[in-house]
Amino acid sequence: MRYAKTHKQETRERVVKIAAKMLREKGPEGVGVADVMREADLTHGGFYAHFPSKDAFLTESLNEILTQAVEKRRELTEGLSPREALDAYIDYYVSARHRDNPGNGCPIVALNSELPRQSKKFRATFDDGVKSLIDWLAQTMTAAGMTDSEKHAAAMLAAMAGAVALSRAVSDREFSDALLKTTNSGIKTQLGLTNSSKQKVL
Amino acid sequence: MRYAKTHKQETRERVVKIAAKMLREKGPEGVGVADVMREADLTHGGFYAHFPSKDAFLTESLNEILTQAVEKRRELTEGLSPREALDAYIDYYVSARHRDNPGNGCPIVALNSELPRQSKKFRATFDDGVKSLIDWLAQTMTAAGMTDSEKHAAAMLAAMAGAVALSRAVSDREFSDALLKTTNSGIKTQLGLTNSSKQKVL
DNA sequence: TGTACATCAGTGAACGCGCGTTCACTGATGTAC
DNA sequence: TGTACATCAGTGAACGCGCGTTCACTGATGTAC
Repeated sequence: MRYAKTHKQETRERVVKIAAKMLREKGPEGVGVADVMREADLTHGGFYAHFPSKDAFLTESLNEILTQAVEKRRELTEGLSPREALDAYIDYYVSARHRDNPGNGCPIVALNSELPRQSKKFRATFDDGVKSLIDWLAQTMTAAGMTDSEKHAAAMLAAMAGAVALSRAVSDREFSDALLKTTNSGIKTQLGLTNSSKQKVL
Repeated sequence: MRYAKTHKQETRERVVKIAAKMLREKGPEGVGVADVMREADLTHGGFYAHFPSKDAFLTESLNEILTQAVEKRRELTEGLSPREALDAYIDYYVSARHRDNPGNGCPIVALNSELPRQSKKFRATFDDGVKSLIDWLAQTMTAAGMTDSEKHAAAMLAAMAGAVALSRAVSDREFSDALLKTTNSGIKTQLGLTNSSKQKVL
């Protein structure tokens, strides 16, 4: 079976996209080489024709996640004013939907506690993603007329990620819902968004 | 070698204490039966004379962590006024010291993203711990004259845990330090603690 | 008082299993002549 | 135009390893007689 010139590259991208989802659902140790390949209708033997090692593969998958996240952010806030953009992003992030779909969500929430044990390259990629998101938040906050945006953006992101992570961690659904709701409105209050945009919390 | 009547129980407790630390340092999958036993100067074969399975053992270790955490909280805030107690707890929790000592720290921070994949019993125990801590926070906040304490306590804990987790996750030390500092003072400002107690942030 | 036996915490070899990784091979198709 | 060969994405068996778990055994000591 001879393939088109783009075939191998397409397979590679397909496999990486599968892993990008699995990585957030099952964590780095939960992503099995054979699992990923099976999901792509391939056998595990072919894996090493595409990637030098599982670790390099995971790093590439994280990169894919970051690319998707930037794109998502752009879609969400396109054409909105800075205040509206922040409001929309908070609603997207601190929500039951985000909690219930880790495979398509933020890697900070999904990988939080496992990061200290990952490889240097993986962690460096993670750092890039975190900084990129904080930069965007800070710039948007500054554009919305807020002060000390850089500092506050980092703490705000940590608070949002912590809330979604905890909402996933606990089994009590009612508590989980309440936590998201309180955090959503709490963050907006801190940013002074509550009176200027329609409230559609959760 | 015949042992004292308390010997087996002592061994068991020693093993559980070792696991309580290891669980927070390496995560549930990172705790190996052989590792824990070796650390206790025993061979892995004896493990099942004490525990029915690794999973039951992990749950018991988490219980030990929670017991230690309650004790720590008591020590930290003994004899303090509600406002002072909150201030002291925030300083303890959102700190470089907590970040750098996961083995003795809060399990929410250490296990955050891995919890959705744990057993039902393990998660139930985790829930108990989270609720116990939030109850204490809420009660202390109410005693300090704050309103809506229950709701705010949960969001506040999530924000603190999220900040410490993210401070561990990133490789950039400077960023990590700044995040802790901002979160520490941010939380205190939200609680209205900043003007009433000496500031010794980090 | 001395000897045979019961007890039982801990030992260490072995098991089945899943994992990441390797590698000789396959087989459909484009290319050379 | 037809045939032999090169290409190469993907196959599938095999590997070494670490893991949780099992189990027959050890050996020091308390107890029974």
